[in-house]
Amino acid sequence: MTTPARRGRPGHSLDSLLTVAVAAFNERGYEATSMDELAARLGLSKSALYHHVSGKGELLRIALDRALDGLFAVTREAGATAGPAIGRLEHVVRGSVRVLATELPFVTLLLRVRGNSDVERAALERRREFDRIVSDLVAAAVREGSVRDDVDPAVIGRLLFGTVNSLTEWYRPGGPLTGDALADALVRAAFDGLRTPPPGTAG
Amino acid sequence: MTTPARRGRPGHSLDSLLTVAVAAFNERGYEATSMDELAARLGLSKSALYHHVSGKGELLRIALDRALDGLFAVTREAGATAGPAIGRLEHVVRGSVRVLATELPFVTLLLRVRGNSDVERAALERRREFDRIVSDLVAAAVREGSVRDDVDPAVIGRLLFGTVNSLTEWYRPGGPLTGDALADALVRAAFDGLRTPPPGTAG
DNA sequence: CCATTAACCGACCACTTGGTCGGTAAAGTC
DNA sequence: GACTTTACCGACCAAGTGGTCGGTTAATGG
Repeated sequence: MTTPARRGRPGHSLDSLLTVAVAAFNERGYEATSMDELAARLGLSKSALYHHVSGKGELLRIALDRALDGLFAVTREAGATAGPAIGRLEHVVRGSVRVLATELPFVTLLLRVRGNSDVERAALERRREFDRIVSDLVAAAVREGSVRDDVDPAVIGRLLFGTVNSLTEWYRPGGPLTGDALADALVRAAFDGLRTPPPGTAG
Repeated sequence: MTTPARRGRPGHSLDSLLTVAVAAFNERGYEATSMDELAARLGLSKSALYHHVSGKGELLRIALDRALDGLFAVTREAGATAGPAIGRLEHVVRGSVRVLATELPFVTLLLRVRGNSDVERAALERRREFDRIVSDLVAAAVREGSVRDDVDPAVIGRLLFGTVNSLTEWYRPGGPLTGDALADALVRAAFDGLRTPPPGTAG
């Protein structure tokens, strides 16, 4: 599984470009990050950067697709398509936290997109599709009687994934909190509430 | 209570400038919004804009302070300083939702700040101070036994206010959901969980 | 050694950016 | 009607923007 001996002069891979670019986008904001600065961070000239990539927009597009592909993959896993709706919902929540923790910079970037360009609007459209899947899952869980019906299901879905998405604001892998522990804490707090559970309640 | 007859030629008030500027910042992003575009939206020349305001940064500073002042005011209200910690926490959550609904554009802008300038860094510092107050409140509620102790209090606080802050992503006043109803739904979901409550549980 | 492939660079370009400056237009005060 | 105060404008500027172009350098394959 060593590098398969590419032709030509060796240099940066698309992946190493992406890592640096997405980090810069998240630190300074996409619009506020210039191609000159990206080049400087990579230790190469701006024109060399354009050899790898057609423009700033393409960097953004690839990064956003990476986050979105990860999230949609979760919705196609077995745990998300079979069994009671509440279980499928929990699976999607845990899976989303896992993707968020694994691909943190990419998901962070995705959640900051505002629709300023075609690339951003396409990403927003895919996000809305994901939200629709979640919303349907919550509605099914309400119908099956496992999720409270005194709050609008659409609102429940938004609060739940608002909580998940807000993790990008503070969670940093490598600290004491692993992705799994984070998912546990979130699922417990969101599904069972942050009040002290009454005695005799199973975990 | 009519306008108190100002001297000189009448024109835009600072408040009308702010409203338009913050709306533009939220739509396109602060960095991506040019002074030329602000001037166009206001029906003014760019140089006239500079008559009212010392620069783009000042517009941002005033807007961010407005959001922060509202949030800190909540933490000084009676309900946030007296009584059991769980009640004070709920008061701060409800108050934050109220401020968020009332000053939505300003709070939205605040939550997107990344620290790219002195103005932004100062706002971030005040936000951290607010987070500290919340974190202390959660810790007190855990000590008093009213909030679950099987999840790190700091994490609880972040999840809780992550949920509150995520409201800026979708809540729009003027729709069917009032600010109070929103606060009710959020408090219920966050404190008691989104699972169907067991029978015989008081609301 | 030589062709091919890929990575890279410096100089350049049209355009936009935040911000300045000297002057004008409209209101209130006396 | 003179004076002051405030609002406003067009023209301008240095610096930075995303992107282009023609050429060079370093690796592999034969």
